[in-house]
Amino acid sequence: MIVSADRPSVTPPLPPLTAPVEDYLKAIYELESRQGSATTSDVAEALAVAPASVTGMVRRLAAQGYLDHVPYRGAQLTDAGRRAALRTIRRHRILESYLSGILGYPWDRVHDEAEQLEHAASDELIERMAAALGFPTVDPHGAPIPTADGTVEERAHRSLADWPTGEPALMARVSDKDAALLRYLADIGLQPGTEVTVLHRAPFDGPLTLRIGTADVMVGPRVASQVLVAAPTPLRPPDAC
Amino acid sequence: MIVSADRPSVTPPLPPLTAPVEDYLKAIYELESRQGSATTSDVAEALAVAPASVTGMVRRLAAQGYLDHVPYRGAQLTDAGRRAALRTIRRHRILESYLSGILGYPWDRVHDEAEQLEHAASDELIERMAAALGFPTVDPHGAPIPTADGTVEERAHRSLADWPTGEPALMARVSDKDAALLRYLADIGLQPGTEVTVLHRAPFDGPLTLRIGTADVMVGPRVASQVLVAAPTPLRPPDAC
DNA sequence: CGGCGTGTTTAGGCTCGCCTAACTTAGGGT
DNA sequence: ACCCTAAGTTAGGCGAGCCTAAACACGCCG
Repeated sequence: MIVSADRPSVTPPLPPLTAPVEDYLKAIYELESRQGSATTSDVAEALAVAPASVTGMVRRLAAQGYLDHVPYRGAQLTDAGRRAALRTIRRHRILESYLSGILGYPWDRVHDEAEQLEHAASDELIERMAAALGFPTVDPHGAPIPTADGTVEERAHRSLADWPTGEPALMARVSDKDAALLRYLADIGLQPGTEVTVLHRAPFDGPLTLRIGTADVMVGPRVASQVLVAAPTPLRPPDAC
Repeated sequence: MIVSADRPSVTPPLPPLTAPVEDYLKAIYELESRQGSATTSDVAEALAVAPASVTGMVRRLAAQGYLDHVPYRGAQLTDAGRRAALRTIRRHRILESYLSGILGYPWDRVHDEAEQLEHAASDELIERMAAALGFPTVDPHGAPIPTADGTVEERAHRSLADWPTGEPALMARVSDKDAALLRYLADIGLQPGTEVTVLHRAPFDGPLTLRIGTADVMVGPRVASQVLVAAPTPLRPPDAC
């Protein structure tokens, strides 16, 4: 009798995402926004997984509507995929902010912890943490925190390596993934919000001399290229009020 | 040549426990300490899993030295198993305390959240939370928090259902698993540390009249049997100092 | 002492994520 | 225009955890 009372094509209850799936979507999102597209091997490298595994997962995610996949031609997140990715990124960054701001974690150790917790924490927990922090808009590394409804304001920062000599800048952002670099930056007193000036640039891609506060320090070009900066006190454009 | 350079019998690197394994050990520990032993079907029910699955997992855990298993006769935790279980229980109870004490969770919702987080949180996170709480010894439901080196002080409390009429008692503990009961207890103002007196006990297993603070409330015998109490102000025995 | 029911275990199978090895495809170089 | 390589995909397999169905052991009761 009852033949097709409810067929599965109208999005069945939609199971909660597993941790690996969240990781794939997050990685693909980040690769897409960093380099426009995400290749199978990029994703494989980012997740420390064999390329064949990525192919398999991408097929699944495409079947579930999280991305569009043309074999041999790459994949692109759909709206649903992007929303899912941003949700995970929001959780990650709020967790990082909480660990650093409330629990006193050093900023080089928040990433790994958040990576685990982002898959386990409930929405309620995340929102309580956000509230305890006063709803921050950037995480401890300067990365913007997506809103709960899935939007991010990505600012286009310039690398300290390109910033003109002599002009003061505000340290704005650095990747959260390289713990050793973060320890080094903490050591020389460079964190988001710190004012920094390039005093001198040695030729042939040599070290830069920076003024941070009252101290002068020399850093290699690899470090400088990782540090993103902005113009100081970007005074609010006088529009509202 | 190199024949048995390192054989696997001397505890190989010992992989970190998976979430299901932690759940099994915790459940077995709790059943053992509540009723002396844990049967296959008890565990199956506690974990909402088929009995056959328990048999399989128990075999694995026995092979890894976490418990001794005599087929058809039941299983018993080894020292290693007990230590692992207590580690998970410690994490669970610290998480519950933190969620309730610092993040303002109502006590009926901390259990589920802690259940997820206990498998994801690092030791460092747990210890930072414990420190933020001032190293509590009991969780919000009155359950003792095992120490990091794997010992618990289980106090033998009496049920409020058995407590003599007219003698004041201190509410000491209640299970964290029944959210509806917890909401009800919060509602009538009964939480660990609250003073409570049984004013009257209706015959034939009828409701009890309690005095809590200045209010009198009637509770069913099922509720009373779940609430564990202790003698008030158990003044420290005058030994040290 | 034998049968029987409850509870446990075995047998066989499934999904999810991952792997390696073998293949196909796209697209640049000659 | 063709070939060759690098990248991507398919094929086949594995372990962890779970399931159902069928076989089996224990111990109680007649």
